[in-house]
Amino acid sequence: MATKKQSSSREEAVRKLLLLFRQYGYEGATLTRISEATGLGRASLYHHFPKGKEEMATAVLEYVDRWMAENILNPLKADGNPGDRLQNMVTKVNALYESGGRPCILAALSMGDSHDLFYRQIQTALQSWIDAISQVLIDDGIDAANARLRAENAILQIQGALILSRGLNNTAPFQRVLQQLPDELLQPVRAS
Amino acid sequence: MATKKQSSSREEAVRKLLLLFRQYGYEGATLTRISEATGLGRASLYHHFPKGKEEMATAVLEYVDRWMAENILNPLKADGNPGDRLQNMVTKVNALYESGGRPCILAALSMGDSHDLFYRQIQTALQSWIDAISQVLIDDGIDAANARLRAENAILQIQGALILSRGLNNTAPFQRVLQQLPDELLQPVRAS
DNA sequence: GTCTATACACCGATAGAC
DNA sequence: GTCTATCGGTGTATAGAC
Repeated sequence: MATKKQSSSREEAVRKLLLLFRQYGYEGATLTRISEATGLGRASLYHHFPKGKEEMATAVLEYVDRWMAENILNPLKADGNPGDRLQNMVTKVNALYESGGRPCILAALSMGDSHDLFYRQIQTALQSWIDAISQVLIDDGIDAANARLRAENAILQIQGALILSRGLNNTAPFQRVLQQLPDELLQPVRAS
Repeated sequence: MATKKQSSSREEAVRKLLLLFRQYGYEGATLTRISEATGLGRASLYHHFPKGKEEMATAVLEYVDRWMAENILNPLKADGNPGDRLQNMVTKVNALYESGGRPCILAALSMGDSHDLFYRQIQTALQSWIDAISQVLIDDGIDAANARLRAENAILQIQGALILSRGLNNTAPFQRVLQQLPDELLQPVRAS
């Protein structure tokens, strides 16, 4: 094989880095916290991520990208009726955000200075997600323009529900949004 | 009068602090940046805000609280038909977030360690806003339970639209959400 | 691959002159 | 009320032994 198996401690570290970055943001996830959370000393961290914190965050975004593709985007593109595909997405989204109790990494890294560093990856991830949902709606017979608007609404409601649930210290809004999402996305286009 | 007129430089500083905190978050708004943005030296900042950064952020939240009450909450509670009142809110919200180009201070301070510091004020502000919208809908004949759910949806869509617009680097989603908001809030309750 | 030690910049905050 | 100077602490990152 061209690439040998990566040491598992890096994958493991990336998963813990994801938790830190989305909870504390880029600047708030200090090396001290990272070291404590991963159990790796500073030297070990720089061994796995020679370019330092920026490389850690990049690795997290790549990991999330793979996770999203495997668990959300590909299932969304798979066969099956649109309702089931959307319901599957809802289940995965619920797991990703731990029922509304954890922030979104994309939103977290959109803040402050990290916005400039990761803005491209964030934009691409959001766009891919919108496109995937949009295609499901098109498959259900909704015209492309409306499909895209509804897909944007879905992402936007998920993100907003995370903010509101965090602000109110109550995950009910997030749960409710997820529960309503499939029906709302697939409801007949009303005449204007 | 019991209280003399506050020096205007503090008010002025608070307005600039609002911009900094919502752009960079609490930890990202460093004293160096604050000093540059306000034109005040460190000593002057600590003269106006003896308890330092935390007091600066508290002052910002109090300022936002007053601004919200005057520009959004009170008009929402005023006389007039519900549609007009909501339309007025939309206009003010559009100004507050500069057409979708600026983050929400409540969302910004909900991240990282500042969440613990300001969580109460954030929760109260969100709750007041939800209650005010909810009351407008009740005045329009919508039952209390549905009114509250719709009010939460409104806030959540605004917050999510800000996130999405920032992530996509395109304020169209925010504009669209605001434009649709009054009609969506006031539409007849559909039979289940 | 992990350790200890450390370099250097910046953080929030304070002291004292004016 | 603003200035300069500085404190102790912590930030990211690196060097070199093992």
